[in-house]
Amino acid sequence: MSENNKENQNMTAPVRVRMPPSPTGFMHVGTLRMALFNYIFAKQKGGKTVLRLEDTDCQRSKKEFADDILDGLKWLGLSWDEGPFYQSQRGEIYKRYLQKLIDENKAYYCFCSQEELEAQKQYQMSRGEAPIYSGGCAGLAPEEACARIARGDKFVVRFRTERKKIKFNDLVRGEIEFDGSLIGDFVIAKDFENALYNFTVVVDDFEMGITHVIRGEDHISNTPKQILIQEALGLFRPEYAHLPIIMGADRSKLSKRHGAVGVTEYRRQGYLPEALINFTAFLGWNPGTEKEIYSMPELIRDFSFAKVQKGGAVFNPVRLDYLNSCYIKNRTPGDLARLCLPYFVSAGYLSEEKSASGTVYKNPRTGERIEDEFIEKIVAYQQSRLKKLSEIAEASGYFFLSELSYEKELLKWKDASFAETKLALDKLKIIFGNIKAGDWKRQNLEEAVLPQIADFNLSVGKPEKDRGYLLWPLRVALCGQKMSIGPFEMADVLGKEKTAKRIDAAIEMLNGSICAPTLFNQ
RNA sequence: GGCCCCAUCGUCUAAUGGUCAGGACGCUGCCCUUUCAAGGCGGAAAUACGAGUUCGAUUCUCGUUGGGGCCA
Repeated sequence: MSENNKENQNMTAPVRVRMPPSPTGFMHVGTLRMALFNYIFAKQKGGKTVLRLEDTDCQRSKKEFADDILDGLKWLGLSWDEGPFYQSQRGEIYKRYLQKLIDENKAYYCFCSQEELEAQKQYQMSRGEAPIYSGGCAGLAPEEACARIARGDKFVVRFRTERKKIKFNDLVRGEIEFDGSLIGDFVIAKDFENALYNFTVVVDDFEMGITHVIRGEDHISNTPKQILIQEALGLFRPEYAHLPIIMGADRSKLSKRHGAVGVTEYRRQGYLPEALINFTAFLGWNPGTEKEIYSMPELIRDFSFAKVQKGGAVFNPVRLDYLNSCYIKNRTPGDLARLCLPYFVSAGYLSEEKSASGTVYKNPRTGERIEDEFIEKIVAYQQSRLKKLSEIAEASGYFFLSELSYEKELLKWKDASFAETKLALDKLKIIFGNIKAGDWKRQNLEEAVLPQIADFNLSVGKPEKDRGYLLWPLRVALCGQKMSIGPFEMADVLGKEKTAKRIDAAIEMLNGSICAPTLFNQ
């Protein structure tokens, strides 16, 4: 069959791509990006995705990792049409193809020891040559090899590499050429039961009808080997697209030592799947326009290999934070509240009680039941401040405390004295007291308080327009800290009763300081 | 060591022979403002280097340097 026929066959075949993670660790962003680009391309072409767990390394592969990867893909919405297939269960298939190569003398048994091989490699490298196998087993008669195997000698299977130029087209980089004579006869199986990576990939890609191999740049040097095996087996050559790798801040391939790279870890910290997808898609791809916020359907619509970057991209977590905050702002408060609940629970601000009618949330400090609307309000007011969901609990803890603890000094705005601060709180107490519980809404509170500021300020001899003399003590009285959402927002969340209680507590604190201010204050 | 890939602000990138080299994150100034955010308006910040091709190179070619990947 000619090259042209092979090409044509692939052109007309419906697109089928593979997602081939190795379950040798928890799902990381590299796996995410690989799966994402495959998914996007398949969806754009109306094709299918096949999930294949490459777990032939039984030492390092664990079910725990495989489950983590499956969970991660589902959470991200990167669904697959077929699989998951496990390479560890496909030994018989590999064996069949392996036998074929041996029968046709395209692969052979090698009995060289590790020491011999190592010595050979050192020698070649010292002479500036490519470290390739040049041992004697290539010429071993099949009968002799079989006899040695029968005798129990340890062996590997080597592929008989043709000494020719191997060219292939890459959808991202164009034509790439390798010299087969520099590759040497590489190992394709450790024994009959354990076929190696380059071999299993070729067999599986063919068996699964893969038309497009979309993977990381780190596989470019594997490609000629795989093509050679394909040719020896008489299989079709898929299209190749090698994506730039994702790097850490030190510009080396992103890995565990660069810190948090696990998808589950990001999920736990409160990153949204759409943020992670948007961010990862733009690591090595962009639409060529100034649009940077991209949903999955838009990615599927606009993706093209022509716009894929060739150089590797540094994973910049600060930018991920930014995108995440954008997507947090995009969600409805109800949606966000649901996602935030676990963070309140794990911070100890909420307790969860499952019952037949659903989950009930309570404040473990007071025992009172917490309604959805309460959380929703908090979340709505915090929405513009969150970079990730995990920040919600720490930023809102004061709503769940029955008593606040803070220095009374904090209640004072600028040059205000304790006495003036107390006057401010007294004033607020009166204003709030006149608002009916039914009218206790942020806007009403604001409308009741703001017009009074000028009068109050003038009465204590402060600049008319400085809202802080009245509002700062309110803020601190309600949350006990410097940074928070707006005081009217807090009052809204807390409700009339608790707001009054907190103001009273602040006034109480101040009372102690006002009796003899000049004597004891510095 | 051999082979392969790559190279625009700190980072992600746009500009495929003619642009004041554009955008975003981050940084920063101002505005808004009761704090912190958010938001609005500005600013600093890049074509690795050297040859060539060309009237003209970020863009094409070659070399150098640098980075990365694969091979055990």
